Amino acid sequence: MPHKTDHLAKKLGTFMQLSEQETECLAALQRSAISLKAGKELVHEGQTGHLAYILQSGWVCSFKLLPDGGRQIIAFPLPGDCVGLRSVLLRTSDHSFSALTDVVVSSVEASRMMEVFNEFPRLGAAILWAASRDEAMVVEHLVSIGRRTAIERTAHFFLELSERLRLVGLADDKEFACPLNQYVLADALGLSAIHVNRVLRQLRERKLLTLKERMVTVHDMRKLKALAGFQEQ
Amino acid sequence: MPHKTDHLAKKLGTFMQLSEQETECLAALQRSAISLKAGKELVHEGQTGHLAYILQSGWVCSFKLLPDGGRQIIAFPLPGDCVGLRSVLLRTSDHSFSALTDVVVSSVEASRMMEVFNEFPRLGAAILWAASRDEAMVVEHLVSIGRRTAIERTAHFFLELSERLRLVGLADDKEFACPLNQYVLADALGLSAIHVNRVLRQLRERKLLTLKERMVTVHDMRKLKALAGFQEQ
DNA sequence: CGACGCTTTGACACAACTCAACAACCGTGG
DNA sequence: CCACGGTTGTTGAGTTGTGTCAAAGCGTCG
Repeated sequence: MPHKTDHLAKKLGTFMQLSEQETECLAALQRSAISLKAGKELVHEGQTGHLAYILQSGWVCSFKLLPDGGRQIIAFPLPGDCVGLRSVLLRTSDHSFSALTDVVVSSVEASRMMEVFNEFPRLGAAILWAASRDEAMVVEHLVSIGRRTAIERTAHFFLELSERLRLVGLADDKEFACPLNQYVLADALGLSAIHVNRVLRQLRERKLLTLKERMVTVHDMRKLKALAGFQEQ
Repeated sequence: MPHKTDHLAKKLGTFMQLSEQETECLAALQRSAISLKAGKELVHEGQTGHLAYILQSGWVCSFKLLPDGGRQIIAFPLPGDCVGLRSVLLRTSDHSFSALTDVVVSSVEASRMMEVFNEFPRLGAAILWAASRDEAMVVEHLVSIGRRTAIERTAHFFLELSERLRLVGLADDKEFACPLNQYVLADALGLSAIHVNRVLRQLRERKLLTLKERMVTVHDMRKLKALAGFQEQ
């Protein structure tokens, strides 16, 4: 699909110059296009994972369920991100994925992925780099939940989301579309949905940030970053 | 060092059969042996990371500091685990490491690591697998802090630690040595040190687990797993 | 129109934090 | 030898942040 942006190639390209063969290999990996309706699940926890997915468009979240029915959202992959890559390597999936909007993904078989590692070692390193980058985000998330208050954590979350979206051209300086409702935010931030509501009200009343009609608007970036203890990298 | 266990080779060996050359390559990576005193730091956050380390013996923790002085411990790497591998790939270190006891590590240069990926693509995949396994632990940690109560979280932490230590032969069914004090536990579990003390008291009074004189003793594994919602993999 | 998904608000309960003090243990140096 | 400070663990009292329960408002869509 030469007429479409290859988000994955763009991302890996920031790590190293890609050769023509490598670019073609990535394109080939993403030939398939599977559409999923909002609410559909991609992988079930515990299920053996033969497939990884590359997100092309839409919003998904990865999460784990607890025995008591609680849910913790781990991450919100964006277009160009790999989903379920770890399942392929560990040979057993350890979390589930849920489509939050209608999405398009490409699926990649585990065996094909291993072939790529053998055939294009540099691509393997680049994919490892991307995986490391994702893990760094999970770590930041862990720090947020472990050591930041609800409002700091929420502010930090939106700041990080804003930066990631800007990198793929889905956000401008002041605002971006964000289809996450308060229940989803709660499961991501380790809070109750009701408390998320209270925190959002505080952010609104302090004139820092507003979430309204699936749209996030940042009113005062400087103060918001100060509140969140947000570090640019 | 043929007279010493190669923890790293043992670990990667559970992922795939290693050839003689691959085993030798791993051994060569670990020829250097650097001793560090308890309390020393391995990598500073923000510092450019040219070196990764492979832990040979002792206890370390990886952590991030917050602007307000708070600390969140991310993980406790055990012998055979790589430390700072992500710094090498991201080319900028994103957390720090601290030696909790006297430790021995081997250092590996970033460039050497990349050579290995090119020369032994299968080793690259195995290292990616190990990194994925570590990330799965971080994810489990995230779930704990986000969605488990203090006592569930603490119980879960010790159960996971126990399993990991048993894999490398450093724990038996009932007990294991654990040099972590209550301040360190607090920073790992996202609690205050004082609350850790209260939680440990509860675990003791319920006759589930005791931490005394740097030794963890499990009194009732079944009940402890039930409390923690602990899933074997 | 009613049903449903999502948001908002209030009252109350409880988990976890903070502050303050003390106890036990260690190695060190007078 | 004992006094000493430093580190770690223990406990109580009071505060605060966040969760729970209950109810109502508001769009949208069938």
